[in-house]
Amino acid sequence: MAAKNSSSLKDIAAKLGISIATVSRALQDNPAISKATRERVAQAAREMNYSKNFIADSLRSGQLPVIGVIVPHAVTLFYSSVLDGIEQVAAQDGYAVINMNSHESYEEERCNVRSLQNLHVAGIIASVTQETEDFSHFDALAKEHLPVVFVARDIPTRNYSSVTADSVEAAHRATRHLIEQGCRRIAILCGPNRLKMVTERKHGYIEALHDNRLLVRPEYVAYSDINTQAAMQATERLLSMPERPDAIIALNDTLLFAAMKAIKNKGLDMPDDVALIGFSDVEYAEYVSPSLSTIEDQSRLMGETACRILLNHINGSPAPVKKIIPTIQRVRESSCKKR
Amino acid sequence: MAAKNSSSLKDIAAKLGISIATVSRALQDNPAISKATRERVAQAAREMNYSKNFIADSLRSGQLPVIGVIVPHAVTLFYSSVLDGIEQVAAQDGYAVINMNSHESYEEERCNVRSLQNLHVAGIIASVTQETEDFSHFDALAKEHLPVVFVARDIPTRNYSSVTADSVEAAHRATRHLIEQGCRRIAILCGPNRLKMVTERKHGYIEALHDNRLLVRPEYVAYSDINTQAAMQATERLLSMPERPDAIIALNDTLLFAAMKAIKNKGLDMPDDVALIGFSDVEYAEYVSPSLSTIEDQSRLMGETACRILLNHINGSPAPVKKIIPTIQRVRESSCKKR
DNA sequence: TTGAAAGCGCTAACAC
DNA sequence: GTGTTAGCGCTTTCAA
Repeated sequence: MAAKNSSSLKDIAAKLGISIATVSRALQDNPAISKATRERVAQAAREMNYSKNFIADSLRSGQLPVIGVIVPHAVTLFYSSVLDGIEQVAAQDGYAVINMNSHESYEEERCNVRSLQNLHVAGIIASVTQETEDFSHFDALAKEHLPVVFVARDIPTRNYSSVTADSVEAAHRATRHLIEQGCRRIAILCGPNRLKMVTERKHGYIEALHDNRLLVRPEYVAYSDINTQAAMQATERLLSMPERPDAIIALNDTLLFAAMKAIKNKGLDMPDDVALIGFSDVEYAEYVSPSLSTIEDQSRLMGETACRILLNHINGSPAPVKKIIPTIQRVRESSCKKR
Repeated sequence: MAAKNSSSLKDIAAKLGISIATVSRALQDNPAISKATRERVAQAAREMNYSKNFIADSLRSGQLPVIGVIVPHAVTLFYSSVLDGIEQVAAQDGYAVINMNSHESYEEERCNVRSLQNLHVAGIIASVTQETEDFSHFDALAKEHLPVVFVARDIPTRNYSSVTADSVEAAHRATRHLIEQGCRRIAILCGPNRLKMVTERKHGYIEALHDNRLLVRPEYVAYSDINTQAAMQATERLLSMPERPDAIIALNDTLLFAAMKAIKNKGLDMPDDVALIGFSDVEYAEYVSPSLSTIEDQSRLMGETACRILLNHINGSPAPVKKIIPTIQRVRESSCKKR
C-alpha cells in the first residue's frame, strides 16, 4: 500500500559514502560544499531518480506547500474561474491548491475549515456561505497565524483581507446605461434580499436613479427566488403592470435568462419594448437573440489577486488588504434601443 | 510564520504526567489503556483543543490523505462537475482533493504528475491532454505503486482503470432519433479529426446510418475548428449545398450554438427545415428558442465512479476496472419535426 | 496497563 | 568542507 520506492537522502549518502547532511546541503547548492561533491551528488540524485519528500519538510516547517480554498459551489463558471486564477498564481510559487465546497452550508463550511486546518495548509482563501453569520471558525485560524483571504463575499467589519467585485458601481453603471438609452421606467429583478449581492446592486441602482432625478418606484423592485420558474413569474408581473417598465436589470444569470424568456413569451420586442441587461458570467448571453447585455465579474482576476495577497501573508506581511475589482459591462443588442 | 500553536501529544502527556505513547494509544481507543486514563486523555485533548497532525502521520505512511486530479481545463461545466463528483466521494473517505490543470499541454501534464508525486498524494485521477501520446510519466507512477484512474479520456491498450462516456452509442442514438423524426440527409459537424471524441462519435453516426440503410455522404461530414466563427462558416457551407442537409449533429457546445446561429441567420426553420441536436452539458441549451436537443454526459457520476475505483486501488485492490457511463439524450424542440 | 525508544526524511546548529 | 546530532509529531515494537 505505502509507496516506499522513491530514493531518499539516506540512499544517496549511502551510495556515495558521505553523510546525509552533506547530501542535503549539496542539493541545496550550499556553497560550503565543494564543487566536486556537489556534482557527484547531483549526478547520483539524477541516476537514482531522487525527489525531495515535501512531507518531511512540512513536518518541520509546520505547513504543507498547499493553499486551501473554500467556495460555495465550484460547479459554476464564476467560482471555477476564481479557482483557476488562484491555482495559476499558487503554482508559480510552488503551492498546490485544495478546493472544498461548502454547498452554501454553514456546517460544511466549518468542517472544511477544520479539515484544512488539520492538513496544515499554508493559508486559506474563502468565499463564505450565504448563511454564515458567525465567524469564529475563521477567527480560530487567525489565532494560529494561519492567514485567510476572503474572496467575492466579504465578511463584515473584520480585520481580514478580501477581494470583492464593485457591485454598487456596476449596478450604477448599468442603470446609467439604460437611462442613456432613453429608458425611464427601469425595473430591477432581484434575488432574495438577505443576499449582500442583492442589497449592494440594488443600492447602485437606486443611487443612479437619484443621480439622474428619476423616481424610485417600489413596484419596479421585484423579488424572486433564484430559479427560472419563479423569475419568469416575477418578470410577468412586471410586464403586466399598467405602466410597464421599459427596462429590466436582472441580478444574475438565472434571473436574466428567465426574464428573457418571459419577455419573448409575452411577444414584446427586446430592446424596443423592454430593454434587458443582467449580471452574468456565461458566454451564452452572446449567442442568443437578441444577444444579451451583461455585467461580467473579472472572476479569474479576483482569484489571482486573492492568491497574491494570501502569498504575501504567508510570507510574513500581516497587514490586511481590501481590494475591489471592477466589473466589465458588455453592451449587446438587448439593451440598445434602435431609435 | 510557521503555525506552531496547536497542541501535540507531547503537550497532553506533559500536562497529564504520562507518556506520549499512552496518550497516542488512549486517543486511538486502544483497549489496552485503562478506561480512566482514556477519559482523562480525551478530556485533556478536548480542553487543549488538540488536533492530530496528519503530516506526521503521512511522513510515516508515505502518503497524504489527498487525491490528485489532473484535467485539461477545470473551467468548463464538464470538468468542474467531474471534480465535484470526485471531491464528494473523496471527502466521505477523509481524503481531500488537489486539482491541477494541464491546459491541454503535454509538458504541463508531466509537470503536474511530478508535482503530485512529490507531494506524495495517495492516488491520481487524470484526463489526459489531446496531445498526450507518450504515457511514461504515468507508467512511472505504477512503478511506485501510486494508483491511477483515467477519466473521460482513456489511454489506449494499457493496464489502467478508466471511466469514460459511451460516445459511440450516444452518437448512434442521436442519429437514430433524427432518422425517426423523418430526417434522411443527416450531416455531422465535427471538431478536428485528431480528437478521439470526434472519431468515436463519428463512428456511432456512421454505424447508425448503415444500420438504417442510409447512405453515408462524405460531403455531409463537416470539419471545423472549435470556435464560433469557424463553426458558423462550416455550417453555412452545409446549408448552401444543392441537397441541403435536413439535420445536423454538432459534436460539442461551441459547435452546437454556432450551428444554431448560422441556421437562424439563413432564415431557415428549426427543426422543420433543419433539425439540430448536439453534444452539450450547458443548461442554456434549454433557454434559447427553439430549445436545443442535446446529448449530455453524466459528468458528476463519472467523477464519483472514478474516485470510488481509485479509493479501491488505494485500499489494495489492484485489478484495473474499465467503466463506461451512458449519456443522457435530452430531446427538445430543435430536433422534433412538427409533422 | 504503561513507558522508553526507534524511526519516517529532512534541515540546521554545532562541532571539527 | 564535512560529519554528528537533535528534533518536527506520530505510531509501534519491545520491555517492564
